[in-house]
Amino acid sequence: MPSPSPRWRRQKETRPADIVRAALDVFSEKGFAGARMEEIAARAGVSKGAPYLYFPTKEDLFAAVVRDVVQPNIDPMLQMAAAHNGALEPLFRAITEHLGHTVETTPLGRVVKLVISESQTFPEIARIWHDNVLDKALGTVAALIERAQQRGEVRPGDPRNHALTIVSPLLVGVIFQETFVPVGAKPFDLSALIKQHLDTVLPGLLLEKTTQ
Amino acid sequence: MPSPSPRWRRQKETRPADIVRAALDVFSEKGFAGARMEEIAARAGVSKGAPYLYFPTKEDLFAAVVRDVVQPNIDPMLQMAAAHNGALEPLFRAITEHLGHTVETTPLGRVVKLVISESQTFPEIARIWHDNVLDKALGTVAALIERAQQRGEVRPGDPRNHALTIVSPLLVGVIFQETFVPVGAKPFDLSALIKQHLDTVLPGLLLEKTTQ
Amino acid sequence: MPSPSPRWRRQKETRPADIVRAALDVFSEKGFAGARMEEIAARAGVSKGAPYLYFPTKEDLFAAVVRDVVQPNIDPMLQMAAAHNGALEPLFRAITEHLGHTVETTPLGRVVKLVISESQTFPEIARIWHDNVLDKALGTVAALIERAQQRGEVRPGDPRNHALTIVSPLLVGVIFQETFVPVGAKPFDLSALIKQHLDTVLPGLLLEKTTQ
Amino acid sequence: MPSPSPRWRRQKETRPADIVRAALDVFSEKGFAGARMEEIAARAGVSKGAPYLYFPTKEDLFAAVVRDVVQPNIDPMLQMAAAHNGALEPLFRAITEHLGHTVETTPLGRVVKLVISESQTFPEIARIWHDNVLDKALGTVAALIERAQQRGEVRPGDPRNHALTIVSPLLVGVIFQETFVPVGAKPFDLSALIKQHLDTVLPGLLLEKTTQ
DNA sequence: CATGAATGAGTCTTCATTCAT
DNA sequence: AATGAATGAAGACTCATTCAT
Repeated sequence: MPSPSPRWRRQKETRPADIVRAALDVFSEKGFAGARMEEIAARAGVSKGAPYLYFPTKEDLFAAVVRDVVQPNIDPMLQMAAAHNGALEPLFRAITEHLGHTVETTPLGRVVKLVISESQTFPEIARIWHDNVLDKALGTVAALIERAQQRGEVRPGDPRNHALTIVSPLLVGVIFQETFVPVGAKPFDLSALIKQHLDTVLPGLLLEKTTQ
Repeated sequence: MPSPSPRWRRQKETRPADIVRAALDVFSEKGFAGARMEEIAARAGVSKGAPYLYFPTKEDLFAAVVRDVVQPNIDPMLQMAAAHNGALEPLFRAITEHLGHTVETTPLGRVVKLVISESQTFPEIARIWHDNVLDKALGTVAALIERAQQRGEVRPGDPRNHALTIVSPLLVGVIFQETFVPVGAKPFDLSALIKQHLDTVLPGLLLEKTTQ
Repeated sequence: MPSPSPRWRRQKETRPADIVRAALDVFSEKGFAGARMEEIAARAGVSKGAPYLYFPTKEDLFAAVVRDVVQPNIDPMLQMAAAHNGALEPLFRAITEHLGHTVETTPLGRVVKLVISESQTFPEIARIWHDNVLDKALGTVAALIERAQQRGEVRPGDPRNHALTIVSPLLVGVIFQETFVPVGAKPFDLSALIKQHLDTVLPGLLLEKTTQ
Repeated sequence: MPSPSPRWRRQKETRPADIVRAALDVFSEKGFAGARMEEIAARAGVSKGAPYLYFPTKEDLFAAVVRDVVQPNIDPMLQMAAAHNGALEPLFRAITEHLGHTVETTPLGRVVKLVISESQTFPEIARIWHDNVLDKALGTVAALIERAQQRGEVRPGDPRNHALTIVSPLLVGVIFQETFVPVGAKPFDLSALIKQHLDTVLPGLLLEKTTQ
């Protein structure tokens, strides 16, 4: 018999990722408790035991699903924002538009929904998301705002609250999308929502000459 | 096979409410799948079988939990809003403040979280919430905005998007509260958040003499 | 308040019988395990607890159902047969026809079916039926046959076997009726079956001049 | 939550048969409702969950028990009978003797009893038995008799009734065996019963030179 | 006496996880 | 390494029976 073909080797190497992808699908559709490991395995095209070669427990697999979506999608944005120095308006527009785009083209939205849904069952995951995503994001934006306030470019007021003022409609849109659109709700056009929201809100948030 | 030591008082009147209350607690803490009927019964101070005297299945009990919080908390607000005719600003402030207060003094927030969390598992409940709560609420606010737009009192733009601009921070605050505060997040002061948000946003949303 | 009306007193006095009747119906339809005490009570038009005023347990009620049909239907027949002295043929015809008639006009057939069905679960009832009904009946007929054999009126052979030769089609007809007719089987005409069977069998069983 | 001490050998081939065998035993002893899946599993030497690998529900397992005994035991006999062309007497003797032997050496008798016992609970099984076993068997024998009647070899009369005349004692014997012998009844010698019965009955049933 | 709310033991069934092959 | 048969803990739900009213 010949040695394993490259094709087969390739499959072997992508297995964990295949499993994570399948797991995201099933977790999204059924929730953590409703997802059956056997179905995840089947959707990934592997045997029932295979997931356990890479993930000790169902919880670990869930954690991997949640973790794997953060690094590539969230971290770059945070770094971009943290490094920002110029005017706020274009940054806010860039960030929210990028976020909206990411939500529409990656599983980020489904994972956000998953994290919210299963936070009771997995406080650890809620904590990780809070520490690595939300708190960081809120903190970054709040810090930007605070600096701008000191420069007199942003309205006074709690910077964290201001941060929510900016990003909340996007978050609500995402949650609405994932929660109610599947049962027949009329979807929001996220891009249009973001644009209209910022057009409405930024004039009241940014003071005078701030609008570059 | 009979039981050896039953001891109970007849309480047909209050039992169902007791059970629903206990169920809300346990569902909130553990999620639907993680909640054990026996624990719900125990917390309600009744026997394992008692909940089944009033609710045929765990799902029905869950539905009752979700339903029981809507009628008294949501419907009055919607009616108030629908009947409104005068200036928008005081109405928006009244509604959001009332909502914020309701969230802080009733289980509404936990139920919202529950509905979002379990929407995959119970599309029926998601649908009911959408039809009876969200769509109605969004529709009511959007209708108010539309009328005001025709009177030239509100900025042009999609009324549903404007509605999200107004209420999103409150929703996000609630979800944040229920999802991340239990794992250590710094809570938002909902009242302050709402006030600051409206102070920031309303000037850009409302035209003419309404502004400020 | 007046004293209980006669009508109400009458009801009270027939209650146990009402309950037994309802129990027979439900046991017949659902089997012992499938019969719910609450349904029996409901069909008898009494409260859920009422049957327990007359029958300590479900088993006791079942025993009462089975017992109550024997006395009036079986015993007289056995006594008649035991007291018989004349020619066998008319007796056999009389007994089987009477049995057939009883099966068609009383719950006897359903009880027979019930006893057979639940004999595993209630060996005690199987024993009672065996001792008080079957063994007595078989013994009585076998004794008649044996005496007739000694007079040279009946073919040689084991009298118990001869007894089965005579009554089996009736029993099989009853069981068939209760078991398979409800699922669509073509019913037997028990009277015709009995007559044809005896016409066929008796000439071979009874010797020469026996045929009165 | 995992199991701490599993210890098993792979036996996919024989497992289902083992389980069906154990199930037949337990169903026979306790009836359908009284049989516990765990006991069936234990008797088959497998874990509590193993039966569900092969049979989705207790009912399906019951159906398998009933089904598995028909094919090998009943169908060959029916085909033999249907193909028959010669004299009736040897065929009837062969069939009944073969049936008697089958009942004594296979679980057929217990299954017949089971089908009768549980027919209320499982009308579907009663129907299957009726359609595939009883109606076929009765039909086959009745058809044989009818043809013989046209040749003047069998007494006039409804052929189905005649069929009962022939096989009833065997059926009653089987039911008696399964129902009352366990509680102390004196068993019948089925072979002797059949022989004596046919010796008594056939002369009256068959005409012409067949008669003794 | 009669009622029916309440009890709780008992059982089917699911599914994450293990490990012989 | 990979497979999938096997395990067994866990939980929803039923219903005979009790007894406060």
